[in-house]
Amino acid sequence: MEEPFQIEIEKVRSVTHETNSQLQMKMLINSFKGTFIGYSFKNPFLFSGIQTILAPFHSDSTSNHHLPSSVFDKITKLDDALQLFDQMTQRKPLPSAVKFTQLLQAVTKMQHYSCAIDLFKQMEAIRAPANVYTTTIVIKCCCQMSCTREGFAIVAYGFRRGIVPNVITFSTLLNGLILEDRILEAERLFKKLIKMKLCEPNVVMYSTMIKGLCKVGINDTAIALLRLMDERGCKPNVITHNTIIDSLCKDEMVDDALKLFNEMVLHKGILPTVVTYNSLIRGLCSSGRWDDASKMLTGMEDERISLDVITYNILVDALCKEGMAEDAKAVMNIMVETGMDPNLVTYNSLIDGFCLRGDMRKAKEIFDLMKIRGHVPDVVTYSSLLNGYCKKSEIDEALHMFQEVTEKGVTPDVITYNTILQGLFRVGRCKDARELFNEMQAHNHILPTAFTYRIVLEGLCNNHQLDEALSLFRLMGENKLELDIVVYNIMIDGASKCGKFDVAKAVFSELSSRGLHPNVRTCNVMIRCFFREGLVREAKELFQKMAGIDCVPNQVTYNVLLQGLLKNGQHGMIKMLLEEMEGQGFSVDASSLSMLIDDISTGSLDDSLLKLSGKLVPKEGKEAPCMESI
DNA sequence: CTAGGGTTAG
Repeated sequence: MEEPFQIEIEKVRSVTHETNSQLQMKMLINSFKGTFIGYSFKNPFLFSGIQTILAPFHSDSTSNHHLPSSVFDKITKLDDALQLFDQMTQRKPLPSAVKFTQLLQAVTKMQHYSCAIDLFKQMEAIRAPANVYTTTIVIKCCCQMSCTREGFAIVAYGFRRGIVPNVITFSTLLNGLILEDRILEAERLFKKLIKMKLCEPNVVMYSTMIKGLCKVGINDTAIALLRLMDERGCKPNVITHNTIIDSLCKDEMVDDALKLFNEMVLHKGILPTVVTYNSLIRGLCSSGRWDDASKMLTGMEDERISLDVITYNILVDALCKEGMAEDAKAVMNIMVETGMDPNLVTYNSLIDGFCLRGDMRKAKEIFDLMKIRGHVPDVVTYSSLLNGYCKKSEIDEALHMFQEVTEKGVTPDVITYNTILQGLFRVGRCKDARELFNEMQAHNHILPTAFTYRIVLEGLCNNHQLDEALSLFRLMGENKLELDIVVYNIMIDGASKCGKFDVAKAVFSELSSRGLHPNVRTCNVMIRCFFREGLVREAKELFQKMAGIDCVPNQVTYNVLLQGLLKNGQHGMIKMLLEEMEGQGFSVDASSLSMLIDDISTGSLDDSLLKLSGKLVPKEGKEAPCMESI
């Protein structure tokens, strides 16, 4: 893929810095005709009913005397804000644009975006004063609601009142496009603003554009823009660096992140913040570099930067993911001792950590603790617990939790349903699962995802309800639902498990007519099918064909082959196979190993294979994927 | 006097 943006950066380098405000205004208007087609003056979505308002807005300061800034700071409830707004609109003369702006800002801070937009509309209706600060807040509200389009409409509308957008307004819009993943349009806007000198980008605007580039994973271009802004005399600050450092960490390029970190601190003398450290610590932990993460914590101490809730949550989560939920709990206790309140995220991570370990008693303990400490569990909390109970087949506990979800007024989402469906099928309660599957759609209006269908199909097959599975499978096809290779793999495997080899073969041969290509899993499944039927020759043939059809055999393939050969009494080939696995660096999974040992102890296999088998047992901690994960 | 950008979870 070519990178047009990089080439454009070169062009941008040659643009001069001066701006001419009169020219700027003209070009701005021209630019709106060209750039923002669809945000036209005639048809702005939000303001379709509003007539031209060009009356000058005189603000009389006497009207502001009863509205000191502190009044707006004190607003904590939406109702208070609305009440104050009503009072303000009834004053004669009306309070200044500043006062209205302060009110809108208070409403926005409470995240009542649509309400702020509504208040602005009311302001327009009574011709209340507004300026670029006011419109910028309202534009931000539009952007936060993923309606950047309407944000542009407000810019266009503002023109009619002589409100000229500035670099802050444009940064807000740029951020809106990025929030909506419209990176190409964001790039276009950014370049246009520079080329047409509509505004001189400042550090916030550059940082916003850099965030956008990072978001789509083009970190090199983001770094190029970092260098460019520096060249153009706009000094990147700690936020600019944090944005890139965080992105590099998330893309598993922690060393590059550390390089940039050093450059920032040592070269540019920019002090890191707790956010910088949080990104790096998270990156280091998730790549298993605990020592380096610990060094970062020491670094924080040296810099006298104290850990915040997010730092602790990162540590708690990382420990949980490593299976060290007990240590994670210790970290939470340290939080409490140092006077920091663990939040919902802390408890959720910890509960999930214990659930992953299958320690439901501890998970429940934390669950109770969070409730005692006044935290309200959310859908994430319940999903972890449900998942934990389901994995242990403690379905009654799971159902009890599920009941609590609805009782507590928490809306179960599709993941919640997927989890409980999987649990019900696991214990063979197909009827309940089917009822729930219907209920989620009819009652809660939650559409099943591809994942849901996979769970249901697999569940039905595992419970020997192949006909039910097949009819759902056909129904999916008729309804143009995505029938991907994964679904086919499930059906082939399921049919074979139900003893219907002919059905499995038929579904397999359907693949090509659907334009689907078998993948490694398909081959693994088919090899297993052949072995189940005692078709050793066919199994071996498919194995040999795999690499040629772009399906390179993996560890699972070898384990399937191993078990298939053992079950079919083909002991002669085992030694060679094990040696090949050793050469490829593959491990034997638990069930393969136990079969090997059984056959060695009964004398079907030679003693010498015991040593070789032992070498193929995975090291402590990481288990080889077992057969179920085909 | 009033507006914009960066970090955590199934």
